[in-house]
Amino acid sequence: MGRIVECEAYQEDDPASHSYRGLRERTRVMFGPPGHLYVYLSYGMHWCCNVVTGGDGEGSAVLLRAVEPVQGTERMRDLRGGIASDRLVCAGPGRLTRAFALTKTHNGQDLTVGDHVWISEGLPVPEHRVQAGPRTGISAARDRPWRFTERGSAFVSGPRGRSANRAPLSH
DNA sequence: AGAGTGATTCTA
DNA sequence: AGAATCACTCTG
Repeated sequence: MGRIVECEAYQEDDPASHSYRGLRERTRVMFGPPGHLYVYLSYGMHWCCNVVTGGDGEGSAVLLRAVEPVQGTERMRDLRGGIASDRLVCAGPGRLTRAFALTKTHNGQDLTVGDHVWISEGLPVPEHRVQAGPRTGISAARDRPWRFTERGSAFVSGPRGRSANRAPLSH
């Protein structure tokens, strides 16, 4: 179990989105009802998972990019090849799927029924703790600031928790 | 900085 | 068909 500390938004009218070119076999789940997991293979090696957000027929989703481990950290470290650092266990979309043992078999999973994998409501995150910025690893639509991180979190992706994420102390 | 890896999509 | 493109990670 962990807290989601980094994510990115993708929608249909978005050149960077898998849904941009319409419904395909791969993006079938993304165009389905919200609250389901859309899992795809990245660079032939890494699984990445998204939460489908738009209504049925709408191709939008949120890519889960980093999680702060809360429970089962030991098990996650094992799944990550015995990595020592807690900070890096789930700091990246490919890393977090590996730590949670998520693969293509979880594609289409309903996250709202609490079966095997789910997302529950956490403590509220005040607006000033949410940092918006450009999305990572895309070439199109770089101007859309749709990457969201918890400001100051050490568990987000990027070198050393990403320098741009260091916390300002007030407002 | 480069390699690794394979599905998807583009180009002809 | 062949080529290019990737919502990435690890190593050196």
